[in-house]
Amino acid sequence: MYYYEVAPTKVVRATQTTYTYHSTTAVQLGSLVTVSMGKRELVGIVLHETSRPAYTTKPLHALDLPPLPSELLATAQWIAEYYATHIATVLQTILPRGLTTKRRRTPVSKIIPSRDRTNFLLNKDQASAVKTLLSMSPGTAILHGITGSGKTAVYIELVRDCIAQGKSAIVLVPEIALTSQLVAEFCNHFDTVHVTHSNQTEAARHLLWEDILRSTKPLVVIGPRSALFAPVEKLGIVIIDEAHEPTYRQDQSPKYSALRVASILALHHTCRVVQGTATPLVSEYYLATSSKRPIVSLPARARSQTIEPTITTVDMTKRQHGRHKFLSDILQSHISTTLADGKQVLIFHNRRGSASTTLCENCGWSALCERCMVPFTLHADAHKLLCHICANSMRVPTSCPECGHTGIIHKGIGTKLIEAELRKLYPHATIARFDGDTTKDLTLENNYQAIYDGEIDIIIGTQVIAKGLDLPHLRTVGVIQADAGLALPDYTASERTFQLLSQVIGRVGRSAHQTSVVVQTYQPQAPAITLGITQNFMGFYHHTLEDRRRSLFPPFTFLLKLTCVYKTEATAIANARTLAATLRRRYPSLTILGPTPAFYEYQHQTYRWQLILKSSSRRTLVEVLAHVPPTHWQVDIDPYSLL
DNA sequence: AATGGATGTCCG
DNA sequence: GGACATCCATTT
Repeated sequence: MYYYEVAPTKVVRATQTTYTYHSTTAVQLGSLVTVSMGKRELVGIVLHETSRPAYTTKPLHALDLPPLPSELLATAQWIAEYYATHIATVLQTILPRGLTTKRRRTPVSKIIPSRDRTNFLLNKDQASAVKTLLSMSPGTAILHGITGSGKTAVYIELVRDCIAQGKSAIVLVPEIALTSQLVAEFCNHFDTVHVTHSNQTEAARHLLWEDILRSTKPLVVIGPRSALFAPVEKLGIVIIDEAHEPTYRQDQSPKYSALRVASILALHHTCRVVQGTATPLVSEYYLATSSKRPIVSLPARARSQTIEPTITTVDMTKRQHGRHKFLSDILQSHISTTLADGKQVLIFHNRRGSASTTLCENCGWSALCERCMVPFTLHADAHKLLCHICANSMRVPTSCPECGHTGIIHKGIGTKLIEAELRKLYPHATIARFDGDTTKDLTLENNYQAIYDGEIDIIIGTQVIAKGLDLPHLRTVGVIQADAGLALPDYTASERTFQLLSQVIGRVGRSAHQTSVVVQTYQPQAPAITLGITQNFMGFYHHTLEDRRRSLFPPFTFLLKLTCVYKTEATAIANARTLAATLRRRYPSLTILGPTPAFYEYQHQTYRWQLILKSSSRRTLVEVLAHVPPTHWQVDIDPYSLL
């Protein structure tokens, strides 16, 4: 008789992770099994062999699948420990759901949009980047390539080498929907490309996972952060495209950073990780520098005859930008010229952080969502005010509910308002807007071809449009309010602003056409803006590093965010204070900030107060977690954002 | 007596 | 985390 420690995929006891089962035949470690737990049947993973315990055991039943790669299993155990999460929660994210259900195999017809770029030659920079990356020892490297420097070509060469050695490659992308170009190029070069994405059905996901697990050939797996957990047998490289994107951090349990996990997975597989980005994360860059990891740059645009865009900064505070409240004369003239030439305009607005309040000119009453205590956002086309936290809505008041005055003004700008104004100014232009509010058939991916072909004259959008789009007809980029995100009370606000600005500027200057960027801002002197406009990453890096050193934020400290959630504000405060006092007594050397109200102080009918802990020892922060009550508290170690 | 909500216990 | 028992209060 054989005895095994099995980790179920459901949390059975908070304090215990494995249970002993027996089998009459030997089972490989990492095998997926079903076991009976009380009255339930659970899926589990065989972790170790063990000796016969004192109590009687139940039998395990192995599923008809190859065992999980040991490197993946080791990574799962590392996540559980590093992020102080139950292993069952980790297994739930790395395994497909419904493992025991039989799936019907529906034939999928792969339609891949073809781009006329089947053959390319690497330029000097690209070739030397490939050479450096191929000669480096296993571990993580940063590929710092400015937008349009041809990082994809470098990725393809690296993957080609990896496949030639009989190993698989995992390519992480921030959002699969926006990377059809990257997927298409990989499909052109490799015949074993598997793509995972979030709107796959549970069955499709399961089948794909099983195909990968059973495959003995080297594969290319492309997908979002969860693609890291593709059960490939031999892993040769992990490529993380646009590695600065916040989507590489999962904000639900298990909270993890795909960048960290990738380096651990690579450590177990003794392979390389390449983080490709134009704007590396300050913390990652610092880490690479201090641990002497390679940083490879692609300093020039890949296509030879490109013209740099002309960039104009418009100071919106000086009242010299013209009569319109958010479309300056300069931007309007650029739009007119571009439209007259039959070319495209892209208008970017970072809505997050740009306070949009509806208020009374007379008494100062403002429209707040009573459930969430945040200002409503104006949706002028639907004559509604919408709360962006709880989706609560109300009609736009024509007069002030408090004093009856009719002077209701709408401060702050939404993309819908921008769209309405542009339609008024340019009635003959085809305008399309893409943001979080757009419905399924209006998403970027479904309209990509029309945008690419230049059928749309003016594209308006939020963050989504700043990312890797390659638009040949684009001539003018307008940024409505570049400083919009700077007001957020977060240590990464400036970094995000810098990244967005660099990226949106990178949409133009990709060809031999004259292009222009108009950046409107109320803070033309802010470093994130001036350095973003000049795409001066090194300048921004050194500036930010000094800021972080002075104010003690990552990479100079570890952070732990503890959020106390209660139905009433008084209990939330009281409990937050109690824990703060306990921790201050127990850990006098820790920096404990707060309690303070969380950024979203009132959300889902609960009050939130938070504590921020700083320590140079991450282990101390993990130890602290043991003192946090299991209920009413949300924990986030290494939070990327303090919001 | 029946229903339902809250709380406690156990799980290999 | 969830299946189930047990306790206790309220309804009919």
